[in-house]
Amino acid sequence: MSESLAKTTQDDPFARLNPAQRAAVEHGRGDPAPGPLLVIAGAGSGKTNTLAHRVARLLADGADPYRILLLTFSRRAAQDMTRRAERIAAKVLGPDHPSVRAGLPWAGTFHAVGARILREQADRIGLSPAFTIHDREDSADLMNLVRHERGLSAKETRFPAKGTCLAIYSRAVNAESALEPVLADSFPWCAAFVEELKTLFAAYVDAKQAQNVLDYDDLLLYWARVMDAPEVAGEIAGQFDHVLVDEYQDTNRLQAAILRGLRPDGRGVTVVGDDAQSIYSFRAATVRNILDFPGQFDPPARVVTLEENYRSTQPILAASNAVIGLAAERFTKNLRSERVSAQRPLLVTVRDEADQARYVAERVLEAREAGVRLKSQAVLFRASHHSAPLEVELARRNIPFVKFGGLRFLEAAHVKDVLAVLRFAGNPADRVTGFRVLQLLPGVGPATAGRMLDAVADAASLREGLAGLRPPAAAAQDWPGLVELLTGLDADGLGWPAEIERVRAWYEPHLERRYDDAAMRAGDLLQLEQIAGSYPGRERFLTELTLDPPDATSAEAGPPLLDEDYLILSTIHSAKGQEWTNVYCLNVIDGCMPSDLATGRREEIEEERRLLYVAMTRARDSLHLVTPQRFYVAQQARGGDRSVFASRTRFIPAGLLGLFETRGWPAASDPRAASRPAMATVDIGARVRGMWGA
DNA sequence: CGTTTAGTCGTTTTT
DNA sequence: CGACTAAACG
Repeated sequence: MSESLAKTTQDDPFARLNPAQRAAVEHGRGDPAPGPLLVIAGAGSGKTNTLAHRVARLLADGADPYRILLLTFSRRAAQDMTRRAERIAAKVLGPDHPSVRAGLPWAGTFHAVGARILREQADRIGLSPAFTIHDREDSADLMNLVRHERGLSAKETRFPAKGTCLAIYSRAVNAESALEPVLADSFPWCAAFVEELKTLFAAYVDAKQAQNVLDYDDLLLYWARVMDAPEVAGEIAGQFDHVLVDEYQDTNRLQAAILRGLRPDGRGVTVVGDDAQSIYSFRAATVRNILDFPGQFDPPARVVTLEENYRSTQPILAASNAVIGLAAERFTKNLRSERVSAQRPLLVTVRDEADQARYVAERVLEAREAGVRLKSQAVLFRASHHSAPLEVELARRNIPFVKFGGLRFLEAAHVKDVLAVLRFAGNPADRVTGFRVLQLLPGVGPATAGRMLDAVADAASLREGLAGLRPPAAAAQDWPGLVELLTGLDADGLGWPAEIERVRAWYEPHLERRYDDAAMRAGDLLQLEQIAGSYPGRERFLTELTLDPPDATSAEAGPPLLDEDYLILSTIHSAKGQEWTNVYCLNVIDGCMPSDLATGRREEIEEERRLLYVAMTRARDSLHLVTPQRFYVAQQARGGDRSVFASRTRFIPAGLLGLFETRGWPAASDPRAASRPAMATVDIGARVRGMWGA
C-alpha cells in the first residue's frame, strides 16, 4: 500500500509542484475552454518548469498538440519548453504516444509564428507567398534608398539618419501610436520633421509592398491587421484551442492586439511574466500589458503569483530584493528563498578594466578547481563591447568561452553578400538585396546598380531583365557569371543545399578581391553552408535565419564545441531566463549601469535598475559585482589614457552596502597591488573570428 | 559622372 | 572595426 503510494508520487511529475505552481498548472482543468490565466512568476520561481507542466497537463488531458500555440521570446526558449513538456508528458502518456511524438509544432517567437501564418494565408490577404523578410539592417538600407529618392538627404536639413528613421517608424508601429507622441516622447530632437517623416514612412511602406518585402514589424503588423478581418481571423483563431505566452512583460501593444484577436474572450489563454523583469521598453514593450491583462476580461483573468525562489541563496535574493525595492513603482510580489548561505554577494572594487578582467579570470579558474564547471559560470555585462578586455585576458590564459549577444555573424559583410544573392534570386523585386548583389561587381556602384534594377523591374522576368543590360566595361568579365548564377539558381533544379554551394563558389573570387582577410571570411562561409544543410530548403533557411539568427551556442553553429567546457559571456538582455551557479557582473558603475545613454528619462533609468535586478537574480550560489574605478571612455586612440573616474552604480546606495561584502582587489598585501605583470599582446581579433571555425 | 579609396568618426540592449 | 564623408581617380 505505502509502496504503491510512493511509486505514484515518484511517477507523477506533477506531485513535486508547490501549491501556487500546481494552481497554475491545473487552472481550468477539464474545461475545454478555460478562462484566461495570468501567472506572475518571479525570478527563479520555476516559471519555465510551471509552463512546461501546464503544457504537459494539457497534452495528458487530451489536448491536440497541433492546436496549442506557444509564443516565446526566442527559439531557444521554445525548444527548451518543448523538450521539457515532452519529457513530462512522456511520463504520463508514454514516450510513443502521438501527442508526445508530435512535439509542439506551433512553438516559436511572435515573429516566427507570424511569418508562418502570413505565408500560409498569403494568397488570401494579397501577399505573394514568396515574400522575403528584411532584417534591421536591410530595413534601414531600404529606408535610406527611399529617403534619397524623396530628396530628404540634403545636408543643411540635418534630417535624421536612416537608423533613427527606422527606429521612429518601428516604435510607432509597435506601440500602435501616432507619430507625434512618439517623437515628443522618445525622439524630441526630430520633432521638427513630422511632416517629412510622414511622407517618408508612406513611401517606405509603398516600397516594401512593391518589392514584396516584409520587415520585422510587418510580421506583427500584418498579423494584427489580419486578425481585424473577420473572414480570415476566424479561421486562424479557430486553429488553436490554447494560446500560451511566455515573458509577457516584454510584449508590446501590437503583440497584445494579436493575442486579443486570437482569443477575444481570453478563453484558453495563459500569459506568464514578471513585471520586475521588464527590460525591452526600447522595443516598445510595455509593462501595462501584464498589469492590465486581468481587467481586460469579464470576469477578470485569474492571477496566480509564484513567489518562492528556488534558484538563489537567501543573501543573494535579499540584495536583489533590496535593489528592486528602491524602484519608483512597487512590484506585484516579494520573493522568498529557503536556500541558506553565509556568503553575501561580493561588491568588488578594482583599479581598472584590466584588473577587472584579471579578477574575473582568477575567480573563474578558482571555482573550476573547486568543481564548478565553466558552463555553470557566466559573466554578464550591459553592452556587448564591455567584455572586450576580458576576452583578451581569457584568450591569454586559454580559458575557452562562448559569447552571447553582440557580434552576430550574420551582420558580417561577406555573409550578407552570399545571403543577398540567394534572396535576390528568389525575389528579384527586392531592391536592397539586388543593390548589394550588383555592387559586388567591380565598376558597379550605386548609380549603375540603381539603373540596372529599374530595368529589371520593368522586364517580364529576371532572366529577360538581365539579358537586356549592358554592364560597364570594368564588370564585363564578371557579368556573364553573375547572370548565369542568378538565372540558373532556380532553373537548374539544383536543390538544397547545392544552391548555396554554387553561390559560395561564385563568390570566392570576389571575396579575395574585396578583403585582405579573405581566408578567414571563407571559413565563415563554409560554416554558413554547413548551417544551411540543416534546413530543408532555401526559403525556410532564409526566413528562419533572419528571424532566429544562430547565437554562439546554437547546435548548428558549432557542433565541435558541444562536449567541451566553456565559460559563458553574455549581455544581460541575452541572459534573460537563464541561471548559473556563479555569476560575475562587469562594470557595475554609473555610466554603464545605468548606461549614460539611458539616463534621459526617468522610465529609462527605472529600466536600467530592472536590468541590474535581472543580472543579479541569474546567480544561484555566488554573485560578484565588479566596479572598476577607472573606466576608459573611447577605445585606445594610440596608448589612449583617457579615462574617467567611475563610481559605484546609483542603484546600490550606501544604505544597501550591508547586504554585500565589499572588497578591494588586489588586496593591499597582494604583491600585484604594487607591481603589475607586463601584459602580453594577443591578436584578439583573430581569436574572436576563430570562434567561427576558420 | 560615378566609382573607389582614404580618412575620420563614434559605438546599448534585440525580434 | 565598420559606417559615413570627402576627395582622388578612372
